[in-house]
Amino acid sequence: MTNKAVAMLRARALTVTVDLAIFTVRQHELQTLLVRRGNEPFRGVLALPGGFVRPGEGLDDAAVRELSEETGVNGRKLHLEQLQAYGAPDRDPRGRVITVAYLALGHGLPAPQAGTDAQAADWIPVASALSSNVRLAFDHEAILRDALERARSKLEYTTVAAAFCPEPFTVADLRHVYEAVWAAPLDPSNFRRKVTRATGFIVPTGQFRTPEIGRPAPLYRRGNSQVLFPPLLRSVA
Amino acid sequence: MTNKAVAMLRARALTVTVDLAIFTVRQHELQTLLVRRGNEPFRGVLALPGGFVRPGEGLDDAAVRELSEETGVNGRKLHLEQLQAYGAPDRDPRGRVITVAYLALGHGLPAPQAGTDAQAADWIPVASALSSNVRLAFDHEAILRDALERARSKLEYTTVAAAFCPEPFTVADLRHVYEAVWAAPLDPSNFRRKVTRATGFIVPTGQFRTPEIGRPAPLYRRGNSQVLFPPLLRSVA
DNA sequence: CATACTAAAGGTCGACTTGACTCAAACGAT
DNA sequence: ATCGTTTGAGTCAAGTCGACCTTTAGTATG
Repeated sequence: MTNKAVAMLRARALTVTVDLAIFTVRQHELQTLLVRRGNEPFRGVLALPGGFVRPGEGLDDAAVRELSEETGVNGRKLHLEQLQAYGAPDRDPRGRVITVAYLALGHGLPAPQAGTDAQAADWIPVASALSSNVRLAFDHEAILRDALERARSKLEYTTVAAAFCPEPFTVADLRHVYEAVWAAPLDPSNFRRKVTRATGFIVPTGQFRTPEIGRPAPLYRRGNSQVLFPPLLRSVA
Repeated sequence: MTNKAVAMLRARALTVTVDLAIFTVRQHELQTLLVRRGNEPFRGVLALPGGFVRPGEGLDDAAVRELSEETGVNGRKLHLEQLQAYGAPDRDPRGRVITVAYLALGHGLPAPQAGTDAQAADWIPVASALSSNVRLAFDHEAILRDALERARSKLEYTTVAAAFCPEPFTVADLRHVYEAVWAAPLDPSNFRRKVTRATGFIVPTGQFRTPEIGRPAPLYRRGNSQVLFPPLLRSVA
């Protein structure tokens, strides 16, 4: 398949790939999965996981497949949405390659397995990946920036943040997600007031979780609402 | 170019097109530009304007070019943004065609010119185009729905609505845009309060426009702000 | 057993925003 | 001068916001 794809590239035909910005929250920090490329171009450089769209394969299907191949996670069990297409003519030195970028949000994602095209893959803090001393292959830095901004704004007016939390979860778990993605602390009391007021965001299970220290926290499950009203706006600071 | 593209299609190679959902406000109504297809497939059926991405041509460049070809409007003078890619394997009966959809917002767009691939093109109310008794080619109805929803939500938290208004414009002009896109009436007084309070949305020119009847209205220009804070949320009704 | 510590949950407060509404101001037409 | 129409300013109650404080419920420690 790789040989055939490269042959198509060499023939100057137009090819389409999918690339994934996979986000998860670990240790109160937003992390993304990056692979170190094993082949030219950009051999040894960090890149978003991805690959060629196969003939007869839908874009979403290709994203699910790549997600499964790179992380071993069933892509239909976490939030996956298309970001947009990137198609600058010179974005890939091999020829004309248009990529469709996807945004994936998950929780407890396992340590990744090295794929066929990747020497190694690992979780890396998003702040590090976007810092000036890390270079990403192709236009993946721009894609990652767009994905981060999309994720941040999605948290404002949708309930996707719950996709980061393994069920059942506490209000504090949910708040840690917002704090990690927005990279800003939130007032625990005000946060709970807004989250519990919004209908269909979280529903109580009746169960409690007793932490090592502190008062036990009620456990919640995801509600059936996709949109969040009123929205949880980021502070203007 | 069309011959070459069709040849590529016949060879079962993967091709990429751009399709445009172009919105404008005419007679207090949101309208979109649709073409009646002159070629198979879907000959005689309404479709979004669009065409093949040329070799070495960027996606945005292709969208600008198609916009210019179909409407005669310089695409760089109005708001144009990518919606997303659509790539279901069976979305085009000719073979594997992935399309990148764009959303264009403009004002005073001229009567369109029939392109090479289109018998005729005309402005059609969006409500009619999405009604059950109008069928669109390919998956263009889904694309149009997504574009409408994108436009509606963009009005909430960005200042793109001003892109619909020829400069200079009045607050009422701007309000008519919101009313047309959201298909809901707005309170004139409350609308002006929010619009003038948001910094960088509109700036007064000092000029006035005297209508046929009623009090003269101050004229405004677009401000330099892209985001709208606080956002102008749609009512939950 | 009492106390300290921690986190959850709930309440208070002023400042601000919202939608619904009223009323004055500024024009043309009659 | 009066009317109709549109703009624009203001009012008011209800709600939301961030900031802050207090109470509650658990563990750990003396």
